[in-house]
Amino acid sequence: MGQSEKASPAPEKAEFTAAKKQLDFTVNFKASMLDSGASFNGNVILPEHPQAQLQSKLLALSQPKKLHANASSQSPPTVVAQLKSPPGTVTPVAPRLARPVKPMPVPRHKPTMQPIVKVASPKSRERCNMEQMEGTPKKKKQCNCKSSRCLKLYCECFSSGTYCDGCNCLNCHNNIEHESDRKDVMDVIKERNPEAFKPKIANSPHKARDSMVEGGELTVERKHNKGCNCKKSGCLKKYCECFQANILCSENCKCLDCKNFKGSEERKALFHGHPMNSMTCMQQAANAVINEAIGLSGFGLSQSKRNGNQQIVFGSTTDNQSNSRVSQIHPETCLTSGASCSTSSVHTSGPKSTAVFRLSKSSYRSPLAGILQPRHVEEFCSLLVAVSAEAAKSRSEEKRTSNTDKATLEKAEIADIQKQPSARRLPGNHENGVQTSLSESTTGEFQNERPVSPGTLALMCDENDIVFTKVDIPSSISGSNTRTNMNLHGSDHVYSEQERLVLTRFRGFLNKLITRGSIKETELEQEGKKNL
DNA sequence: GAGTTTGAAACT
DNA sequence: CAGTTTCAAACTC
Repeated sequence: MGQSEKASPAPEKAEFTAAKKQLDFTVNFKASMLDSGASFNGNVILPEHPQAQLQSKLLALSQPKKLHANASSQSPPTVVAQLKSPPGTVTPVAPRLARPVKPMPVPRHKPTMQPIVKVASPKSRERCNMEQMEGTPKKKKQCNCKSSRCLKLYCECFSSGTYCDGCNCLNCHNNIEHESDRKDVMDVIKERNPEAFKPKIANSPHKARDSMVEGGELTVERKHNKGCNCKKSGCLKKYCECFQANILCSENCKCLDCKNFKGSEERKALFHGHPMNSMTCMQQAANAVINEAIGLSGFGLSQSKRNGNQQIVFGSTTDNQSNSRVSQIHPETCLTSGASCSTSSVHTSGPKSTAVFRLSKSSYRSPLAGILQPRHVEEFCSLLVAVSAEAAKSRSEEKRTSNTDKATLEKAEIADIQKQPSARRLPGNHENGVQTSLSESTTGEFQNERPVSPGTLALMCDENDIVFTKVDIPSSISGSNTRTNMNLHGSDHVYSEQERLVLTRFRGFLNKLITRGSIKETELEQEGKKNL
């Protein structure tokens, strides 16, 4: 560490004056903004900024000479710090005019990385976290520099040409208060490397992200200007600047054992293995149970070569790059492809590519992929609700017609139950016919299935199966005494009737699902054999 | 949250 | 320019 900067650089001269000017303008600017009714983000100017406060304290400790300024100098910078702007080279707007519209830096921080040392403004942090949760971070990351005073390229803020704003850094000099100091250092660095403050990636990371979303294909044109130099990370960790920027390594890179190239299986596996959102996880779990039920070993399923068929191969048309982008995958996409969110290692980037239809341990694909769609679940739930309501209605009517012969009533009810599948078909289009058929409970089918797993048994509420069996077989219910539920009256009876119908339908649904899965499995196996 | 690993930047 | 050190972020436990 040469630390040319370590000895506090002399020229801090007109710093206070500048800061004061800045303050004046700041106040005016804010006022004018408010007057004009422009929406003024409360995050822009915070009454107190912990960092600025701490910085002031640190400065007071380390540079007592600067404290000659009157007491008011303590608070002005606090406000000024909120309006720090990046240098003109980065932001066309006059640096001191408004809050810097910082170029999107390479995202780095984990949301949880928040040293206790300093607390960023709650507002800004909240905003930042929110944005990160959405997977579309818009605010620049905050650095945590401790020793560099944020005046070295180690500091992300500094290297991106922006002032630190709401960062967690210590003894920060990358602010308007130390502008001259900062400028000197920048000059030195520029002298050494004129490109030092230019974006490392040709296009902005924002654009990069967008390009990721759009079909998941990376725009290979975007390159790291300097290229990475990774040795151990395989360029598949965020240590790698290329990976971090969601771009592929290029000829500019000098990395070893690079796996961040188009067609890299490791890269894809990494991408697909990324934890999904909860809904997808649930879907995967459900599929796992269902697959277990139909006796499939999802692993080892041969993959289809139907490259264009996204229903079959998740991301088949993509060359997904980063796990960090997974959150942007539409849940339905994952759902449609079944459990393949964690999966498909099929590479289909083109005939020239090193396309490999490889099965990895993470290469699991549900045979239900493409069959069970979110809307199916929705529709089925609606159906269950309808069935339940119908049951309740029936029981109410039954009560009213108390004169009716009990046995006759029950027969009618059973008839009604049996009619329901055809009478209340699932709404909407059912291209694959799953919904309609799913609503038809067929016990025979179920009996023909292979043994089910404990998980599936649980899912199917097997302990209630005795009741179902009795209900499902019309002959067994013609006698009113065989159905204990039917002997009940009042709300209990209604509830049990509702439950019975709902569970019956649900069982039918699962049975159909199992059948569909079996069929699909066979299809996939056959296709896989062909491909091999 | 502390400690380790990593790779860029800085330095020699 | 290559090797080493420093640094901050990413990562692991």
